Amino acid sequence: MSEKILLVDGHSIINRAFYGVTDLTNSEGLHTNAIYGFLNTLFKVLEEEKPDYLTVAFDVKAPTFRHQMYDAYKGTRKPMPAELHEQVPVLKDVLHAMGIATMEKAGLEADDLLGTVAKRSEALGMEVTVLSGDRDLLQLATEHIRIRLPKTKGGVTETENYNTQDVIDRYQVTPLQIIELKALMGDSADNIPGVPGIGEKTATNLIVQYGNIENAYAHVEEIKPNRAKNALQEHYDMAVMSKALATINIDCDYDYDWDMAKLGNIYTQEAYALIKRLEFKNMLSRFQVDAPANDKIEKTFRMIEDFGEADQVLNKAAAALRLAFAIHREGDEILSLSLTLSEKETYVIPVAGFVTADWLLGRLGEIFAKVPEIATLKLKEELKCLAAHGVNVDKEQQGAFLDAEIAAYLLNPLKDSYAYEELAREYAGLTIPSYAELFGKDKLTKVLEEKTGAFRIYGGYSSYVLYQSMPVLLAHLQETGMEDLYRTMEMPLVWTLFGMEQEGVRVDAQALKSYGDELAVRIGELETRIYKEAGETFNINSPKQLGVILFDKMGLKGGKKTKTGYSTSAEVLEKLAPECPFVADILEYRQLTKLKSTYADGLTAYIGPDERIHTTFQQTITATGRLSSVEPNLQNIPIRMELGRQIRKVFIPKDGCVLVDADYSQIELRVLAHMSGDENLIHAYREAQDIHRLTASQVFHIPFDEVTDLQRRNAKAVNFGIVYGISSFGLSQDLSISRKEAQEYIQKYFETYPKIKEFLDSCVTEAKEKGYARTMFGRRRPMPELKSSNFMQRSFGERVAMNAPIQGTAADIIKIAMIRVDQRLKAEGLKSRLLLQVHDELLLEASTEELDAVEQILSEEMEGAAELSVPLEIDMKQGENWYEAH
DNA sequence: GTGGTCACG
DNA sequence: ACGTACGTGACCACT
Repeated sequence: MSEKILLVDGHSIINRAFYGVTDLTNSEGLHTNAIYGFLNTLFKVLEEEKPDYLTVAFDVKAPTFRHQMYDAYKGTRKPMPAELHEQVPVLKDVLHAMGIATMEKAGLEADDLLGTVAKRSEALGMEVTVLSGDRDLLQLATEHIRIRLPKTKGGVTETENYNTQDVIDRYQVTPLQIIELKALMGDSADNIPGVPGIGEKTATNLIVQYGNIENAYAHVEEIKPNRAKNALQEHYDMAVMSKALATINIDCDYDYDWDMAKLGNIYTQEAYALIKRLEFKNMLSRFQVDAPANDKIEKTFRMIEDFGEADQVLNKAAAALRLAFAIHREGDEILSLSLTLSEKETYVIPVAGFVTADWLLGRLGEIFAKVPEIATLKLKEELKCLAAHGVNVDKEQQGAFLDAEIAAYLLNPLKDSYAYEELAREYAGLTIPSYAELFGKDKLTKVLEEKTGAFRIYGGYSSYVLYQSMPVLLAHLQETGMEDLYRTMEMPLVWTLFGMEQEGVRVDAQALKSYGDELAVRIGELETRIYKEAGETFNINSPKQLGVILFDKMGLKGGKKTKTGYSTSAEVLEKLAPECPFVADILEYRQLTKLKSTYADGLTAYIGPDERIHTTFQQTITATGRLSSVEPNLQNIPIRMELGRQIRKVFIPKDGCVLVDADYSQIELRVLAHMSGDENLIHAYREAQDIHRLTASQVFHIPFDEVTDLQRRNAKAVNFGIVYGISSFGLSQDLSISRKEAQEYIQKYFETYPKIKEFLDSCVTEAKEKGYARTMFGRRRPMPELKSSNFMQRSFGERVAMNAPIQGTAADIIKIAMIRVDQRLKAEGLKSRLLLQVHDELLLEASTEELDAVEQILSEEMEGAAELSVPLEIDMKQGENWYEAH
């Protein structure tokens, strides 16, 4: 049987994939959709064809001869979007990693290379397949050259396949006559102008009848539809030029080497690593893992099998200069502990017959006091686990701990996972098996019992990777100027947050229940009214069903807004409510069910036996450096509406205590005043109490006392807008004014505070130049968006570049305050404790007799957290519940 | 799992 | 002409 060669039109397939696959990005911010689509198509065709040779052809950037002809005629070609452009070199890397040959040559188009190699291969007696998205290539089809054109059909990629006869069946013309057809019809995708006024039908008729353009022109007088006749007469030169453009050069000057194209095993380790980095999880299954390098490492992992051995290892650990550990658990059950003491010493100690969890963790706790550097992942979680087994770490020892997750977060806060597989790849140069690859969906408990070997590898890596990557992480932090941020802000904060989470906040379950019951009554009434008014029962919570009732059945005009149908957002409904009590009922229903499900019922589920709710603060989530709060989220407890605000009455202090709440006054604007160095705004903050009124007075040139409420409100909105990275559209939406007016406000604002404009501009410039935005304390926020060719994405990037330094610096400041408040409370031997942080606000539980001391600490440490050119001020209150205290 | 909606700073 | 304010998390419906 003759040999098979597959030739791929790289340029056209990746283009097609780019526009056909929904936008994907990996956690590094690299766009990956085109690569994904390309590889999927390639894999599918490879499986069907099983070729002996494979080459992918690309265009080079330099303009080719054929396109120069066209460019001369009609300006330049439109460039590739940046999101696609950045994917091409990565795709080539992947192909090369798979041992797949690529070809490209300056001055030659991919088409020409494909045509040339296809014809030469055919001459050698091979069966040739050309994979392309471009119908222009149909001209190459013969008995032995098959053109495959992929098309998406209901989400599945199919291909249309063409040999000579298939072309004739489909187009009524021979493959070579496809050139004539294209030259007449034109092809905008391929930049072939064609003859204006001639489409597919006319072109086909002409070529079927006359065979080619020249012959048709020779008989131009007899051409039937006058339109076609005139078009051809008038634009004959265009047709000839188009023909030259459409003709693929099948005799290029190119040295093609079939040996280089010979296809071997494409599922290589290198390709695996790349695919993993691209995060094409479902493609990984094609690759057989197990790098030889990993074997060597894994052989050093030792599963401990008896008490004596365990004891010995723990003694040795106590003498280490640095170590890494990981506790493996499922729910509350401790399964094992792994320890890495040196590159060659990794031990997995299972909680089996010979040791108990308490003993094991107790011994671990003793080791902490002796080792100067201890690497962990998710330190706060490990501390909770240790604490649950009675192990607490002394204050003096806290400085020894390093958390690899937090280090990796500082280096790139945009990732959504800092799991040890990621750290291994990124910072230890290792590709290691993921949990799913080792165990599938099995529970860890089951694995420990049934697949000890696999568990040893999993467990071993969990500390080995930390041991190996921690020095690399620290080096990167130093290089990027963030080591100080890491060691003096983020790591100490771990301990403060740990304390806050352990403390929890007391909630009056009884009061929360009655609150929920009252809501339920009112919700029931509204439900009845709504069904009655609608004339039917339906799910009010379903935006889809509600949209049908409101806009179809009742004929209200709201207009479409979302992809899936009508928008029923509060914004839309509020416009209709004054006219229509029914809509007002819906809005009230929404509000009440939100309160009941998320807060009344939602929070109840988290009240522990200690009557308290223990949230988890996440330190590695936000792009800007803020914290987030989950399970439950205690950073979004209602306050703006009175009814919702009432919920705060259920947050109460324990007996003998009060709640103290302190929040920064306009911290972000103050940060902006400082960072921009705008004398006018700095002066304003040093003098004035009411910054919005003052802004209004200065921007609108009105005496301070004559500023109207409306003017103050507008000024306030502008101040907010500035912090968000202002746009006239955003401001106009917020104030319900025209864009033009909004633009005027902004302009006047910048005239009044010129340094602010300079500062914001410099934020964008710096971010563009360096690729990241930076806070006062050196925290970075990478900005891949700024490279986008898409206007919307780039504008977004510019706003983010302005916002991130401000929001991030404010986040840094309150983190410093938290650490200092926490440390002072403890240093001064007070019982009072920090409970919650809500971005610019701290909530404490203060022992009644310590109240004065606590308030003093809060003022000093919050206001003194950073030395700015404007004062940092706080508002502070105490109360019997959170409602009173805030 | 995704999108719509809405709670907060 | 493009179509947006910045940063989060929870709940619900629906695929």
